[in-house]
Amino acid sequence: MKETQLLKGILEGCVLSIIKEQRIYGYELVQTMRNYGFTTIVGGTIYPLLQKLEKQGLITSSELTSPDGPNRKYFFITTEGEQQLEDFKDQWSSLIVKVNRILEKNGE
Amino acid sequence: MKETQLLKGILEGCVLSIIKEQRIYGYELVQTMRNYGFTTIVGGTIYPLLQKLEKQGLITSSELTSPDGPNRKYFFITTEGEQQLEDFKDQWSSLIVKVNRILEKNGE
DNA sequence: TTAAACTAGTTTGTTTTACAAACTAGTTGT
DNA sequence: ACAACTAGTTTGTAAAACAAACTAGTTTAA
Repeated sequence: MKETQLLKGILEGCVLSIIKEQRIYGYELVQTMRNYGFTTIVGGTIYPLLQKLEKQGLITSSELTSPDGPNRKYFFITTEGEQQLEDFKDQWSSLIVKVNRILEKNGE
Repeated sequence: MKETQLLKGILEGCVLSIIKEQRIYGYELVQTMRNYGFTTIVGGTIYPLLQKLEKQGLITSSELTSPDGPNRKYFFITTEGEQQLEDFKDQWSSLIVKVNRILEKNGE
């Protein structure tokens, strides 16, 4: 991911991190993101993002039946995805430093 | 600014903060952003952003002659712009908390 | 003196993000 | 049978950020 795309693509890193940490399907991921404070996140944002990540080979999926409704598509992170996540974490840390350096001049 | 737009609009907050803290013109702002670590920022990103902010009434401008080249357009933050900057700072803090809460589950 | 390099800002077109909104379809409860 | 919930897809749109090309003034060096 290019450094500048990070400004837009923060959701991507969050999704990769959640998928790495737990076996999860799309609908549940939307609820999880909302619980983490992204209260306005909707399926129309997450599902296309999951499709993009899978196409890029950063995650894989397998469909399993649900006891409560239609089939669930579970996602799993790949080795490439884990590498991408590490890159994201580095760039996220460095973004915080840069932005805070700019903002701190103000708050004093 | 909507919470979700923050994911894209981080540059906007940085630009407002820099303009508040110093009398600056567009070309100089590009250099300043680069010095702060946004090394790939170019005029094609900053100038349209400045035009948008001025149209929204968050900054004003006045053109002054330069000793070194064409006229410079200096920018100044408005009261509305300062309010917007405070909003941005609040949302930026809360974004850091949310994203870090997601990522920290991973790093352990 | 003219051409390169630098300063300063604008404009056009493109890709990508994120979203709203509408949709299909299965299951549960009333 | 109908609403509410679960689960995922698709279409169209607005905005962000950028690349690239452009105009135009000034300075420096060949």
